[in-house]
Amino acid sequence: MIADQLGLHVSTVSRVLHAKPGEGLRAASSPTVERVRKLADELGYQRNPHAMSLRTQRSNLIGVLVPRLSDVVLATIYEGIEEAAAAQGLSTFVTNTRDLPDVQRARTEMVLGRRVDGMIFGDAHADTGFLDEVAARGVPFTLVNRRAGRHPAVVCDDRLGGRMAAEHLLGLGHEDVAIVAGEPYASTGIDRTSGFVERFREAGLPIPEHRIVHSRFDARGGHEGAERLLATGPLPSAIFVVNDFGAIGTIGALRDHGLRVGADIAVVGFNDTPLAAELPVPLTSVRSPMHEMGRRGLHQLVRVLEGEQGETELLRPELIIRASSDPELYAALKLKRLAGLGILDGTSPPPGRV
Amino acid sequence: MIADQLGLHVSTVSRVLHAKPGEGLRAASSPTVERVRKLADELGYQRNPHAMSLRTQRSNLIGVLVPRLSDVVLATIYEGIEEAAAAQGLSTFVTNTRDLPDVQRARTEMVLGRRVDGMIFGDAHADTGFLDEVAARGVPFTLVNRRAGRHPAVVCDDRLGGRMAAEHLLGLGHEDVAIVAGEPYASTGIDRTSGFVERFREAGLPIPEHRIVHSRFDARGGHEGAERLLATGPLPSAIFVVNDFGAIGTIGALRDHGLRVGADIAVVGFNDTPLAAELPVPLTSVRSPMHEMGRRGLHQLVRVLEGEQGETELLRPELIIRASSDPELYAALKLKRLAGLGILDGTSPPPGRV
DNA sequence: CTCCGTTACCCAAACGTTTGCGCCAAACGT
DNA sequence: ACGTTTGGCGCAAACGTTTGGGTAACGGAG
Repeated sequence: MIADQLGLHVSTVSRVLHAKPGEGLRAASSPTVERVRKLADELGYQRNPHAMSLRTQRSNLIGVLVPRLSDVVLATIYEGIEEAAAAQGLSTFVTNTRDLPDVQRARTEMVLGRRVDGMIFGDAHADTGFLDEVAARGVPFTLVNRRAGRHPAVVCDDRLGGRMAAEHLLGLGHEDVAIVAGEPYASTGIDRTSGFVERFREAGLPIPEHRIVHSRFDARGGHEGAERLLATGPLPSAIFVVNDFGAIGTIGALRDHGLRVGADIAVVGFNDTPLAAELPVPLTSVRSPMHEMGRRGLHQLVRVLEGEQGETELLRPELIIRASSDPELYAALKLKRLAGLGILDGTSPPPGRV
Repeated sequence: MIADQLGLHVSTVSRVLHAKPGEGLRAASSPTVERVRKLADELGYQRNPHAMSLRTQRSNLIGVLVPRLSDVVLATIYEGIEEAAAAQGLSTFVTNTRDLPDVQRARTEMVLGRRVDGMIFGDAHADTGFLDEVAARGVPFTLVNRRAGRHPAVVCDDRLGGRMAAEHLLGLGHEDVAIVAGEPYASTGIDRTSGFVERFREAGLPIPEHRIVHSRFDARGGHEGAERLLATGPLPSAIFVVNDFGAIGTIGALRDHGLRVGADIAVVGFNDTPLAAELPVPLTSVRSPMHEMGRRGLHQLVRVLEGEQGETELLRPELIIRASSDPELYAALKLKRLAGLGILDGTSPPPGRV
């Protein structure tokens, strides 16, 4: 079409328009190149990706599987993936699997049916059967968020994160602690828990089995997990919840039991999602570089696509201490509240109408 | 390939494999059909979507633009879209625009370059210039989440939702209220605010300009919005925040000022995201059917693609009353806390160590 | 026996690229 | 002046489908 108008052959035009810098040498004479370029953007020409994919057997498409996009952690990781992909001229399909093996299988087939060049799994299960199959089929992929087996992955150093949380609580003198450990098939929960447990064991304070409960990763799950914890045995002095949403649910459960987070019991979450800081009692949380994880995950995949060997990356977590676990910060919060009520400075309280 | 092995022509095989129920009559004899089907799934044959798209000029691809996927509202809407799309054999590209007009433009071109069949915008701005252009180019699309101009959209009845919030607060005797109204270009914030304002005006209590502040939709934005509100004039007795995340930020700001939500001041949010119920003081919120909105948005688009005229749908919101605005529920919460502390039943308080 | 309708296929073009090969002419070396 | 290189481009096949238009064989009706 654009070739006809210029009396050139389509192959010439193709070379002019799509030759990569390095190999454009034998393309065409500079006047021709100019003419082609000019007409191309006059006509608003856009290469047809289907024709290209058909011919080259490369789609520049990446399939991404996550448990749930409505989990802000996965959504943020995906944002990182998508951003990096766009920068590389790649497009991404993302889809929810709800952590259900059947759905994982079905969606993987679906995505592969779309002829993606590679995949990124954010929903790996510790049981690696499925991923081994995928790998055996020669599908290039990397993992993010959760690791599994020896497959290349970009994850937070969850074990270290767990240790940091433990270190913090140990420093505050906690001896009887409990864990809401998330789903038993997720390396995130597993590693965070084991790091935490490990550190306490090293301190001579092994954490008994019944102090560890599993639960879903959403707020509801954290709520239920905490309920089970509260139903058995005496109240622990602190609870480590392996993700912030779970922590929020846990806080809800504690509230239902009339417990004040930060005063009656300490809570530490994981991920440092944007909400953590805004909670009525700000939540101590281990920050994981979610966005960065997505970006690196994609880059890792690109490398794998280029034939390199993927290798697992551990990203460094960071402990953010807030009032939910820190007595001093909690006291400061209290003080502010009293000030707000005018109790400390003698002014009258604001007109509470509720 | 599969044709060769059977000594059939590729066109015959194509007809056998891909004929839709209604038009499969002239396909082939039943023994042939059997043979083809059998070999097809022995070989794990999958139709090449690129070849198909190239030939038919239809990609079965939908492009979706949202402000941010890490906003749980948009993520949930997208989940609805994706679910419905998958059920229809469609795939979706989703991408963040961060509500930046330049990015919206760039990403739209990008998505269109992928030859999608249609688009869904979750990030429409009230200024319809851009969407008008897209429509003029003949791109089929629908809006979700936010409406704009006369373009077909599937949204929550936000005005009604605002009225519900107002009704609720009026019923509780609030007379001096304020609004954190979100971004000024988003119909969600605009409509929710105007419904709320309208209802108060009808009650003879017009809300003055300075009681309405705009802000970003994330927690940080809600925090800042509330700060500005608190900086000017006397404390209102209630604050309506047009989205839950903003409400959480607002609650954070109130906390910083030593105010107790539910006691010193009432807060009402919007969307009823899963966190609302789990907050230390559960948040009253107007529930919007986010998932359903996504599903319907996709169906609407499918109809548009089939040549029908799209028409805007308003989904019904529902008010969920919780302790952040309801004195009785708040009192009950208080009571529970006291019980938990053992003050009411004479048992000793749990061992608070923090 | 002819004619027609039906059944069960095949044929070939087309969708828009990419890419190895080859051709022509001009430039270059000797 | 005569090979040889090389720059500039055309040729054509191929990627895997879809689809309108055949055609051959067959059966039955007249």
